[in-house]
Amino acid sequence: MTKKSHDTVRLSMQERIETGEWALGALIPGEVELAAEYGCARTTINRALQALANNGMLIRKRKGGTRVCEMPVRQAKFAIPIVREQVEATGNKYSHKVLSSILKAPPAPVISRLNLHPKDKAFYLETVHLADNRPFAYEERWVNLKAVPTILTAPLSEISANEWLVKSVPFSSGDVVFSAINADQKIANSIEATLGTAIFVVERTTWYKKEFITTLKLFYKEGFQLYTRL
Amino acid sequence: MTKKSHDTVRLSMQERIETGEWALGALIPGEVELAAEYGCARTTINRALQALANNGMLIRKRKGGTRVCEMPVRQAKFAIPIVREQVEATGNKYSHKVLSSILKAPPAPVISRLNLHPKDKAFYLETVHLADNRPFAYEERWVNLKAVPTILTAPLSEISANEWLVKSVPFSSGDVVFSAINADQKIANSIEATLGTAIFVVERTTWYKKEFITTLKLFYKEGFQLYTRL
DNA sequence: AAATATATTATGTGCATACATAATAGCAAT
DNA sequence: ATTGCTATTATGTATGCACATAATATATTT
Repeated sequence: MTKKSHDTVRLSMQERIETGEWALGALIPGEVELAAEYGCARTTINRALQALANNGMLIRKRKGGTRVCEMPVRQAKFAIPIVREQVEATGNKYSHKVLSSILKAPPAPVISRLNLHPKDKAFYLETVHLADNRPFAYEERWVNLKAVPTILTAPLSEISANEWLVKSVPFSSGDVVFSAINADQKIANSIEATLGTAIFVVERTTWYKKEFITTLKLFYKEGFQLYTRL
Repeated sequence: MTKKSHDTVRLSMQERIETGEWALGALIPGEVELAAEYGCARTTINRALQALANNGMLIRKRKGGTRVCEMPVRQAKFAIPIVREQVEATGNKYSHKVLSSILKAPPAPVISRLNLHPKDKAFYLETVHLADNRPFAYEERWVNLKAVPTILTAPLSEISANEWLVKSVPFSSGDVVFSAINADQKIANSIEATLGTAIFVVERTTWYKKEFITTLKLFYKEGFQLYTRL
């Protein structure tokens, strides 16, 4: 009992929420009261309550007190998919092959997504990711050279553009869109799928401090599943 | 300077990581040293560092000190999709229609997923979610009656099973799988799609304290996209 | 009654202090 | 060299205290 009291308190409170002792939307006792009940300092209670509030289980207001969140929004966290790890997680050997890499003017949607001027060129890469030498995913990527000019000299046949960028611009932010499309001829060829097969698609755009780095589409081989836990 | 110092400190440190002043994998100064540098108490530094560690940017070890995470895993958070909110977010009016609801013995995969005995029956629901009276998603759901017997008396034509369950078993946990399939005849009919169209699928299983509540598959109308931010 | 000022209250934050704990480094004994 | 003890060190946790801040309730004024 002499250890990790804030943890114990937090878990206890979480249970009180989950069991409904503290009902949805209900006002729970104040910090001082809880401190007395649990026999610890208000600081400790505060820490536990803030953690639960971060978690979305509680909503806290000055003076108004703390209440259980009315519309509980469970949020899932998942790691941004790095293809090599996805492959290795299945126990297969990862490799990749660069199909093409050229400098050219991107189409309009990419220009706007990377915030480029209409005449700017960008670096375009087509890559196939392989699991035990069989196609796993096909990637189309645009890189903003103004942000990462050094990628032109990167050894992209050894290290994938994805990983090279992660190491060069480590803590960028971005957005991700998941969707499903029917394979067109190009995709079908790249991952050895039948024309029209349902393909899981991930589009990702990343930037670093308002400067856009890269945007890409990943087309996964049929049967691919993305797993997450809440 | 008299306000939210832990916040300021945290943001400052985050910047030092992002700009590479504290490089990937590098050991950063100890708490006392940082406290001296920032001119605040060690407690405040500790709070900021712990927040960044929670975020996955730092890795902390007793004695070993704190270092920048070598393999930065950006993690996305997203709210577990509640169909009604997805529809309303697009500015459309939500409604739903229950196609069928019966008590019957589930197929083997569902039995194992819901941890049922082979002869147990479960509650099976087919629902279509509508946006402005046009199909938006088709849902197949199994509910474990041992866990939530009262669902049999719930007014499921007014409130969707999803929302009813969220309110009854508010803080359950679960897992989610995303994938893509080609529409079969049943799905195609339900959401007015063409046979073979690529369909975005979400499978979700939720439980509460080791007891399984429900498992469901959601088939979204073609063109659906799930958006997330890192 | 409506508008304004004031007191009250619950949470938010920062600090100094004390002790706990895990992991390492260094030393000693075999 | 290997093993095992011990000291050191950086982080982890808990507490008491003081003051800040936001939101509400109450009293006061017009």
